[in-house]
Amino acid sequence: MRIVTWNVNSVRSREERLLRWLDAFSPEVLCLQELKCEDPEFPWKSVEARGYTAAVFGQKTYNGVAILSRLELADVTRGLADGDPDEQARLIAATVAGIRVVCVYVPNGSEVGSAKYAYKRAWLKRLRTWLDRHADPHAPLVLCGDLNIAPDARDVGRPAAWRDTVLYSDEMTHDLAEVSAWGLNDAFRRHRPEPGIFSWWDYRAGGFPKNDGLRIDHVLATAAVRTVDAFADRNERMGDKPSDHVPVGIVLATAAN
DNA sequence: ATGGTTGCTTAGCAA
Repeated sequence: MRIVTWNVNSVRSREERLLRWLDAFSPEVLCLQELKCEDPEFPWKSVEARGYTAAVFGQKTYNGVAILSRLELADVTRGLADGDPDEQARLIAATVAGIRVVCVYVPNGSEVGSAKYAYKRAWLKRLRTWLDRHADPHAPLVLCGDLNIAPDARDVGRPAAWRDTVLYSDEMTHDLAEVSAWGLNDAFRRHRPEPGIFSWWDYRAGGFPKNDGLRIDHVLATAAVRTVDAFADRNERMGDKPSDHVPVGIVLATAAN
């Protein structure tokens, strides 16, 4: 069984590539971020035609997350639901084959010191609180998505150039560690310890041709989740109209279907 | 190189 995360950067402009990717890989679970549309505009029919059920938390213009699965989705919850009036659609959770799957789109943060950066840091704290309140670290849980943080130098093609940005800094590594301390391991790193595996390359300034990439999309899991492999599909960054992110996933010891 | 590109929405914002 495979659980994959992919920031598609608009599910409508990426529909063709999304469907092609589903046809080629057909993972049991695919978590999407940056849908950039409301629920009615989600490509329900074409996804369902490929045997997937979708749980969608859409939003106009920005954000929007979804969980697609070939297996049954149960107990779907949307948002941090912590009483904060903030309504950004950045978290959706569902239970698949006994595993709680949490799909998140962590705020980018814009610039260090900006209001958006403060929002990012606060959102990560709220995520930890959500885990404390709504999930069990001793049960099988996978938290994946665009975390917008590269935890260490192995995750950055040009560490000196990215050091102390909103994506790569001691502060961000610390904030992510505070979330993980709830009971999450970097399931991807367990199988792929080598440096230079990236999940995102900026559209600007030839990021991909220069391989100026970062690993900011992650699959984290509790100890109860048994994994046997992990991958990042770098090929998905090539060709016509790619997202700036590629799919990143884990393979579970649990058999599929 | 404080640039560069893409998407949503239509000139400016977010990434």
